[in-house]
Amino acid sequence: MAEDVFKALADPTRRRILDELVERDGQTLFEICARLVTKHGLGLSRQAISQHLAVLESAGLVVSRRQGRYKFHDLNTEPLERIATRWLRTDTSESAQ
Amino acid sequence: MAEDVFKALADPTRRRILDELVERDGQTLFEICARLVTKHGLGLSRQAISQHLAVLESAGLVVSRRQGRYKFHDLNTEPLERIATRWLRTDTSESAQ
DNA sequence: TTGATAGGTAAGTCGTGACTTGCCTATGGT
DNA sequence: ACCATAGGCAAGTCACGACTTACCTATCAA
Repeated sequence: MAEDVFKALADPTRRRILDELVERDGQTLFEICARLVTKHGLGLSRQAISQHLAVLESAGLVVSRRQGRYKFHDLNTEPLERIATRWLRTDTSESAQ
Repeated sequence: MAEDVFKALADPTRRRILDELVERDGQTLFEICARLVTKHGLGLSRQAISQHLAVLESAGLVVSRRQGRYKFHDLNTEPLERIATRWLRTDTSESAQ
């Protein structure tokens, strides 16, 4: 659902996760955890990140593929390309005022 | 602050308000209240809308100008033009900002 | 000045979302 | 087989955000 994208983007930790996936696609849960700790100083539990990934996935911003005991997460920017243009009046005027 | 834009967009009522301002700029608080009731069936108190407008304004999505006892609200799409392109890899695709 | 209109301030309720702790399942290496 | 790794499930805590009720301020018209 497109409306879930806004809710998914509302949390700063989830935005960091998207930042991580932009930088390197196909990371596992543990990789994302490690990167958030080392690069952003975020001391979150594995389950917290897992729940964030579930939110991102249900919003369509992340797609996951399972391989053995690994689950790789890939970014899907498709929903993003629609949300911000919702209020941009590209036909009539140039976003002025 | 740019990070507040995401939080401002997280609430569906605030998105409706932005929809209203896209359709007709420069509405007062009471006009927005009336429109949300009649067009969207949203039965919210005036204060609720007022608080939503305050959030939108602090996020830079709405600017207000006072004229006598009226306060007109205008949409400002400038913050929107940046947020969604954050995760769009502009090097591979064009995705104009 | 009085009263109606437009808006602001403040406190309080209530649900939801973020996070944790604890335990369980599954895959792979040795 | 074992055990460590990768991940899932569920309940519980806690804070914040959305909304309400109640009251106060300001502007304009008669």
